[in-house]
Amino acid sequence: MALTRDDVLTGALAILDEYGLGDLTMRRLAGSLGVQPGALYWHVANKQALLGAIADRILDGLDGGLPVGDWDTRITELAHRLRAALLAHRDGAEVVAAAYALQTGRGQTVRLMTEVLADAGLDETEAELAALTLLHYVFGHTADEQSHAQAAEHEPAGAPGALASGTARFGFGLSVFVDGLRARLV
Amino acid sequence: MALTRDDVLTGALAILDEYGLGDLTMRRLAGSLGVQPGALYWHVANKQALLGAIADRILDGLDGGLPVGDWDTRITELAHRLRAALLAHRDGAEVVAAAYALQTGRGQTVRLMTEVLADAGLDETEAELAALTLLHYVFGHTADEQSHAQAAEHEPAGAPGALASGTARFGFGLSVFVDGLRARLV
DNA sequence: ACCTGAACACCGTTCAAGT
DNA sequence: ACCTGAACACCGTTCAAGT
Repeated sequence: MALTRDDVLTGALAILDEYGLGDLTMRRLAGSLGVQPGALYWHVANKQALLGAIADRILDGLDGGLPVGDWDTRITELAHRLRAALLAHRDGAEVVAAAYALQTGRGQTVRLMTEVLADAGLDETEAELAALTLLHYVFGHTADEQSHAQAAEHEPAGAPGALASGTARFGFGLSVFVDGLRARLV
Repeated sequence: MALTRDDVLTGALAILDEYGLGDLTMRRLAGSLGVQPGALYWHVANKQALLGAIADRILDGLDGGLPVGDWDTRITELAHRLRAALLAHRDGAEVVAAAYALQTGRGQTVRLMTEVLADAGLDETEAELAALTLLHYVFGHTADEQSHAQAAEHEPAGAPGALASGTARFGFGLSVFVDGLRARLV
């Protein structure tokens, strides 16, 4: 039963989740799959391509069933979903941010955000810039959360002080951004 | 004439500027200084510490002579200065962002931004969160500029279309952020 | 105090050769 | 088609020993 490209990606995600990006090496991955390092290069061009494919997996299904409503609730929902997707895997923000930086295309996430913001009334250029700005915020905030990570895995339901929880802290910055955009639209 | 810690940092910055972060290895640095790799560890604890010291150099003198005036002009000036400092060295944003992620303290940049925003009327927690948000934006935007980098080193004086130049694009996102904060203050 | 020599335990990637 | 074996050209870090 030969190895599948899918097996390789799944194995890589498993190592990422359990040991983190620093321990995700081609040799270690090969070992966990019971195969020689060189074998991986039959399924994947190189490590960079592997990380790109992992990033795609992490972001998969991000845009399913977006609520129809005001632009601000839609963009807020998108941002929260992106953060959740990144938080779902150890070092997820770092992996996806690194993969994104290399491709100017940037996948559909930016396109979707741009679309929502253009609908809101921004012109094409501003909408795309605003989408990138938001993306940077989500990546930066989430990477921060994950680097200070470990504990506080699942936030307790009755959170303590005002902006203690990660979600609340994230929401604050997000609302500043949305407020700023609103000011530009009136 | 023995090597100095200062020589090591200067040599490291030279390699960074000329070849980029990917080529800044301890062995290469040692070679450029005419010394064995092990010698570096007399002057610097490890590579992480070296990168931290480089980050400090890049950010050095960031807060000198901040204009006295409204909070929004001050925070805008600070953000522009931070971006300029990062742009002054190849891969500067990536280096400083990586170094920042590891130290919760975060140096004085955040502290200064927090101070300005607290003066503006935000409470302590919100001011610090807002400062971090702004920091993420600056890092994200600048890292993006530098990864798509190379060409467009010095923007021509008479820039073309609306948001073509890096500075203008940066300014747009920055003003969204500042507008959002203003909305929170009235 | 400062550095060399030499090692240890790794990397990513390539590629003939096997099945 | 898919993988092994073995190599190539690297890494960061440690540490006795030299000066």
